[in-house]
Amino acid sequence: MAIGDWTEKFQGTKALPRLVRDRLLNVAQIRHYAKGQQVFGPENLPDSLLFLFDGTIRVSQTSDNGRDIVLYRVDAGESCVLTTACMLTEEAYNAEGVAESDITVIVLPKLAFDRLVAEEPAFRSFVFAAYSRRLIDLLRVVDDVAFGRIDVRLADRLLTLAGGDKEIAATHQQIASELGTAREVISRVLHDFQKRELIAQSRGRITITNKPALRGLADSD
Amino acid sequence: MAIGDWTEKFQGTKALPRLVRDRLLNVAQIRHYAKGQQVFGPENLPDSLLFLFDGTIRVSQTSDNGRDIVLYRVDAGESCVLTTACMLTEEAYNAEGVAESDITVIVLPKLAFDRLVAEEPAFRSFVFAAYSRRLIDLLRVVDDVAFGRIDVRLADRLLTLAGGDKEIAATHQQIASELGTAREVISRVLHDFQKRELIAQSRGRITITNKPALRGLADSD
DNA sequence: GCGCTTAAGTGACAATATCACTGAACCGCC
DNA sequence: GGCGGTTCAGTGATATTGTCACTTAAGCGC
Repeated sequence: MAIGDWTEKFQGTKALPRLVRDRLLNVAQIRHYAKGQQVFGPENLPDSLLFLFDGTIRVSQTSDNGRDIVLYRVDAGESCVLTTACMLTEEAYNAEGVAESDITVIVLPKLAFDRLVAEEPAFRSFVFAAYSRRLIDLLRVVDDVAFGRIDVRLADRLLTLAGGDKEIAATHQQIASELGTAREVISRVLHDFQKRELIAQSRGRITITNKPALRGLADSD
Repeated sequence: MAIGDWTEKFQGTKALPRLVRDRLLNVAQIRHYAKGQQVFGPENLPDSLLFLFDGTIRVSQTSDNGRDIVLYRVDAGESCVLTTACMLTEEAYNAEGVAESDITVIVLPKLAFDRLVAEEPAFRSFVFAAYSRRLIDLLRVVDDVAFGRIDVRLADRLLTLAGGDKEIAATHQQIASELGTAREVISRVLHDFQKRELIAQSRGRITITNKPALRGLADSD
């Protein structure tokens, strides 16, 4: 993908102005990851900062007994501030980022990052906004996990995963890992959804048959 | 409290150098809150940045049905970055900060904040470290709530609340609000702890009688 | 000592998690 | 096509946690 295309990617409300983008390009490298590859993790601490150019990264946390929960996703045009946090604190944590599709990232060495932050107000704002966004994302996760009902959370997640479509290609285990619960729980709730004719199921595939009702359930709490 | 004392407060690994502190003092105001007062919240969005000089702030989140959970505490010498996040994003969230003791805060207007961040590398590092620290704190909360057992979390929290002491002055409801659960749950688990002779209870007061065993339980997961 | 208020205890039940399985669908191979 | 292995999904039993509707007890002011 051509470097000139970056312009489009970082457009929008939280975008970087052209000048800053151009400076970024001068000092940054491009790196590719294949779908499923780990971008960072407890055993794989980054020494640079990542900006996602193309694709999405799924950031999740794994518990001691092997269960997962998705914290948030990094989309094209966003930065992955957890890598920054990782560099600044010595504390251990067990979050990891996995490429959810083939991705292209801009790798910015720490020194270059420091200089850009110091010299470019727009870049600084971008970074602060990214941090803030993730903090808010995590507040939402805490709220969901601590206080949310699993059927509501599942309905919400199904709609998100489906996007504009009606079909979702995912196993029960994968969805359980999204929500930080066990497969059996997801199986039972999906079975219930099926009985209520909100969805249809086949192996590894879920079809939303009554999107308005599902949305009503997702918004009901 | 004299301004000269700030020097001590902001010492330590994450401290601000004297020069930066002095600049901070030139543009900042001092404000006091009494114990129990709300420092910020959904209805009380700050237009400035807060640095805590003295006391502690408890930052918690409230669910739609009234249950609370403590996200983290801001101690003297730290900054409250959630207020920053609040200013930078329009998204609504339901976190609030309450003075846990009488507190003294340094209030830094946004413009002054921007200038300090731009001009003082040490201040910039301080702010980034604060953000990172909170992100890590929230990861821990997510992990606890999603995967932790309530007895383990309670044991851990009792030890934290006790500090070096053996006595805790707190109602079951207050502890439940720390952990994001219901009072009845805390009552039952504490009753169990009592039967196992880890603690003794009276109204509004818990005494740790077997700290090593309690710590063993807290670390057991 | 008498009410009032708040803290804590309790039983019944609902929701979610865990464990140990069974059955069903897909895949590659002969 | 049929067979065997692998992954995915279903299910019952049981444990943990959350919810509801109370009761009981402790402190406090008068």
